[in-house]
Amino acid sequence: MAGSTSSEHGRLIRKMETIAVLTEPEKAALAGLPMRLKDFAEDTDLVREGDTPQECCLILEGFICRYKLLGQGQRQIFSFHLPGDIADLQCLQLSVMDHSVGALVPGRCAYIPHTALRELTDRFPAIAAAFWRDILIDAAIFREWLAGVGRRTAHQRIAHLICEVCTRLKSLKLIDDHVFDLPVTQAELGDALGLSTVHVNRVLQDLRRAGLITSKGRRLVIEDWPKLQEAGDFDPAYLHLRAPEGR
Amino acid sequence: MAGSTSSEHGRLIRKMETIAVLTEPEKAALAGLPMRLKDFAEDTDLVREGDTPQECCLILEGFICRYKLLGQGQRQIFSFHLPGDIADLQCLQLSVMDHSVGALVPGRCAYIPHTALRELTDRFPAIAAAFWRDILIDAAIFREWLAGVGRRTAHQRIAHLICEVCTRLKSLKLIDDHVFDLPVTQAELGDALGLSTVHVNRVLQDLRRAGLITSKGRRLVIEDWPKLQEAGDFDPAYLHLRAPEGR
DNA sequence: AATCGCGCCTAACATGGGTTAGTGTGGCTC
DNA sequence: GAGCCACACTAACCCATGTTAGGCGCGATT
Repeated sequence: MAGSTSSEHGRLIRKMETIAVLTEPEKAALAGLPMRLKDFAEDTDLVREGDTPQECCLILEGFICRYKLLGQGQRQIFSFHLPGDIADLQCLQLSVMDHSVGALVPGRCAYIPHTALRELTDRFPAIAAAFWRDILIDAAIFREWLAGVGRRTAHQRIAHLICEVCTRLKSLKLIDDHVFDLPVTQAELGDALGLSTVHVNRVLQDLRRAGLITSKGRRLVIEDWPKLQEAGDFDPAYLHLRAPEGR
Repeated sequence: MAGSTSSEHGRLIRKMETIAVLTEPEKAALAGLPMRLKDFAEDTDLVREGDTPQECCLILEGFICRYKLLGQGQRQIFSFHLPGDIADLQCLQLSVMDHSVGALVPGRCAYIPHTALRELTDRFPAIAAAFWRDILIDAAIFREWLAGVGRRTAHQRIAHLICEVCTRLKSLKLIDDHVFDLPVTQAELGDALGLSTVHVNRVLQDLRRAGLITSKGRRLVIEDWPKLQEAGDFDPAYLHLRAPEGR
């Protein structure tokens, strides 16, 4: 076991390396984290508002969102998460979840006990700093979405989101071109962007007609990155990636 | 000097106590932080997008906001900050600011060197945890605003914001009833809530007509807290206050 | 191969909130 | 005390987006 790193732990390490430089002992410590693996189906809640979890949930495969249900049965999605993300890192400090974490497609995750994570952050300040950094980037993404929903048009918001997902996938080395799966229904896009399903549909068609994107099923192709970036007023600075992506 | 605590440091300690329990040595350490005081005028930027500050900015007096200017000259305000808040705590981990911090009214702040804060968090893990917690609460507020701008009506958003500010002021013991200053123009409210100035005005009048609030100048009185809370779909859970406020 | 359900798509209509273009007023400056 | 400026407020009009109500196609189930 020692010396080798499972693919599960590799996911986590690769993600951490997008936000911080890790030494070998730090990587080894991450690789030694205990994990309880779990497969999950579509539309499952991994963590629920009001819960006080004792484990954190590392995404290994799938596409995850954080969301909250509002008074009138509406839903707001706050963020999407990709493999390597720990979606509920915050509950290390805030015991009660103020929102839920849900799966949009079937996938796999690993539950890591808080105790193990606390021990890790106590022993390796650099890892604590990286987690802290991760949470701050999380917050930066919320701010960017807030700016979008508050002040950008529907066209800008959708273009922006597509740029963001593509940039993050590239930084995780899960893709290396402008082709990827966006396994999200138009209704879910609407819940993320504060739009109705109907309007999401209208706008997507506009973007296709304008030649900025194409899509077959959930597979999405960005045909004209510069124009899409411009249409979305997208500047990746807020993602605070170590190596500037884009192109 | 030893044994006494300046009112500047007191502000910070009182704020920290709303999010964590502090021991005497921890309080003493906070009270010993070096501070460079500065008065500022209305509409000043305390920190600007793109900056890489070497100090954090503790608010002592005034009303501060964090904001970003978008491509088309529009502005989105992300949060308001009250005395005791460190508005740019995040730059301890993310060196480049991805947004600005601006004063809405004249006030006073204290700049604290990053080095002193790092030393403090190294020596006192509980303080590091409290900072971490503060940042997470910050993010929780962003999420709540995102939910508002994305899915709530203008009336709900405005009522919600008024409830939030009042609740936070109470938790800081800056007020103890439902009367407070909201030193913010209607245009600024609009920038925070994703609304036009005209519409903010319309809605405020509606709330007054409905007997939920009154206001003379910037002084605002919540006349009917339960109804306002309901109108705003306000649940203070997301503020993660140690002692549940509200009423 | 019929049925079901879900997600994409469309059309017609409704409306919340934006835009533009002001008026009114109180506090400040000179 | 005249002038100015910032801000609250108003009115008329407009449009981006929401709502309602479906149709269509495809994969899964039987």
